[in-house]
Amino acid sequence: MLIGVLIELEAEVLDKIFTYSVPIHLNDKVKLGVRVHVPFGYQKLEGFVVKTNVSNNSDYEIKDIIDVIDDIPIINKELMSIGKYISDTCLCKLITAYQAMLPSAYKAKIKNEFKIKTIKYIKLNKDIVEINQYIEDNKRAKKQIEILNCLKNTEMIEKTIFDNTVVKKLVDKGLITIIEKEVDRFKINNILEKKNITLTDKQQNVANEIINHLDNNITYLLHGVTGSGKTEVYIEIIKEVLKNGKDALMLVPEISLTPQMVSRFTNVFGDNIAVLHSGLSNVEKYDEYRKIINRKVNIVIGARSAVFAPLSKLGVIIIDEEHTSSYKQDNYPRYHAIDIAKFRSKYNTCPLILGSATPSLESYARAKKGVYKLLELKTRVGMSVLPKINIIDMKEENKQKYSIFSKILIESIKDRLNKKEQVILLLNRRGYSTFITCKNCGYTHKCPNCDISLTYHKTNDMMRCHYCGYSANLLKVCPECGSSEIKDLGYGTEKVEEELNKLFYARIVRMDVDTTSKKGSHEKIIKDFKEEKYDILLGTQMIAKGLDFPKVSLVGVINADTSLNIPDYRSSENTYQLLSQVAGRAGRSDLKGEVIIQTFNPDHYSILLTKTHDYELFYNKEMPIRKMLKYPPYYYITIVRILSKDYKEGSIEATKVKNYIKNNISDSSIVLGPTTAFMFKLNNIYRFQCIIKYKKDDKLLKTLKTLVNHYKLNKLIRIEIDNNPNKL
DNA sequence: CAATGGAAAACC
DNA sequence: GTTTTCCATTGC
Repeated sequence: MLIGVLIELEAEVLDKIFTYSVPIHLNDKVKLGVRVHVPFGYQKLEGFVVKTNVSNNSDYEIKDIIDVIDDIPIINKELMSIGKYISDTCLCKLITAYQAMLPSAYKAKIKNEFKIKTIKYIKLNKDIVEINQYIEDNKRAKKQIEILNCLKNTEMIEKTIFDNTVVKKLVDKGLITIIEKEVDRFKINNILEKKNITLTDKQQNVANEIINHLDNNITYLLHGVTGSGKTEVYIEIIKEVLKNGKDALMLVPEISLTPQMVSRFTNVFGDNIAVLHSGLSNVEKYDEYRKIINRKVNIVIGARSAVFAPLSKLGVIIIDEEHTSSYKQDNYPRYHAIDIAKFRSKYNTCPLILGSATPSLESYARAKKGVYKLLELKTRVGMSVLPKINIIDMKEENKQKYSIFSKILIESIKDRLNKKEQVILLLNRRGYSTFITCKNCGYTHKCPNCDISLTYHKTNDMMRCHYCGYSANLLKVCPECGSSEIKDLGYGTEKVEEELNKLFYARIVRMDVDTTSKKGSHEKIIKDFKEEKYDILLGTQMIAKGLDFPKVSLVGVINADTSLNIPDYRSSENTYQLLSQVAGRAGRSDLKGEVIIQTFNPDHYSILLTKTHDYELFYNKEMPIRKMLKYPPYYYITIVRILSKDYKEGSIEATKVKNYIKNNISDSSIVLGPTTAFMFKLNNIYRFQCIIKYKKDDKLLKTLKTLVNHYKLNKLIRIEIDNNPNKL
């Protein structure tokens, strides 16, 4: 038999299917989607079988495959078509798409060292009579008798707790046998008490609406205010899906993939769950993924890449906090999990549920147009009400005396500390100070690779680049003018933590990328805060979503302007979403919640409108602006980036690219640029970009394909396509 | 006219 | 990705 194999190498010229023959003894093992070893030139490579029974119409010599790696296909039929879809829409190589869909253990690569972890147990091999006889006959063998007596009472015992030589002797005599059992490396630790949940009428109505149409590929937008109990609705629907003998896929944003959500699920579904997210090590992911392939579980909870989980009878897909930008992959291939979910929803004819308190404008607009079905939960569950929001004008506040904290925030924190209630503080900026500048000449210390100002981190007394990781010593003298009057401006979580410690006698924990890089540290902080080992949780946006701490009655936003000042059409939306989300952490139980937002733009609608907790008001305010400026949801956006190490070359080619696109797309589409990208120089590569705005353009994809093909072999220029970018 | 080296092509 | 092939340049 001849088969088509997709080879693991990344080179552009290898983006095609190679034909191999299968020796007779491997015939039974070769299936679509398994990995095989093949000779390629002078090397041995791994590849995926993507075609079987290929006909021979070539003039080259066809080689035999060396062997077959997997028993069960790694890429099933559905994943195969998803891969094609990604490669077509994101304009990447097919092999790149497949590799991006799989966990490290199942990628095709030369070094694969993933093994199943087992524990060895011993158990009796003879009946009790014979064992007793042996004990009678060998009274002097005390150690052996001890083991046998232990085993008389139980089924099996872990082998390692006994002396190996004694065990071996018993095995040799045929009295006991060794059994190997597979174990999971990843253990869900349940941090929640088991509670029986009953849905409110409103929740039940929403759930029923979906449950009644489980064999349709409808996309729902579940718009529910924070604390309205969306998770319970999800659980109710999944219960029903499982009853029908189908599987459920649940996506959560990376940051809120806290033990909390998983715990809530395990309380209902036990260990019928596989968990996939970046917090797991590669071997842990391997174990979890194998549970899915081997059909040991029916539910998968995970972050973005879990959207590819090969559940065989998909019955529902849920994407929680659907507006979260992390659902879009920010490196190649730049797929969006929602697009993949839609594809799978169609493929499996099952519903897709997008849930959020603050939907993306795109999703909400689609819901309004009837493309999605809109479902709403407008009130919180139980006794809790939405928190009161105070907006503090820091311009006024700073007229008297400069301080990071407003008077009212300080007083409120003191008040909660006295009442033994908890406080969450948000500052969307890590590090100590934002940048360092020379008072004399205005020089700022920037990253030599990325042209972005370095952030001072006091913990290790270094200046760090948040994009490439470059670090440098803190400047003592200005390299431009020699002045030693160097000032640090702006503040990040580190500095705020320091200030908090000066102001309050409280137990404070900081949560940002710097304190959560170690495995499990993220979970530990959340667990400890929940158990009230701390009074104040200070963090970046990773604390804003999904967390549920009943004792938190005050949420403070230290500087609401950080996300507003980013030059992007979505900055208002992002600000509104972030503020609403973090505000939603307050007063989730019977404690009344209060939110204090400090800002220099107290009149900006994205801040002002959070007060009402009415998303619709924000939507109505923002939409006309988007319409006027021809931004999504009125227009789609695709960015074409032109990357080059050489500034001049990049700039010349960028203009050529722009003209080519302009001449080859529909007249109603708009091409802007070329301009320099948001981060103009990143890792020593200059970045130019053209922005394409379009409503519907049949020529666009083909034009972009030709463009990408044209530069494929160009070593100086790289082209990057980003559909519906997160950032402009 | 061989030796060298770097880019381009082939790899099933 | 690695290896081979190709071709222009250089040295004698």
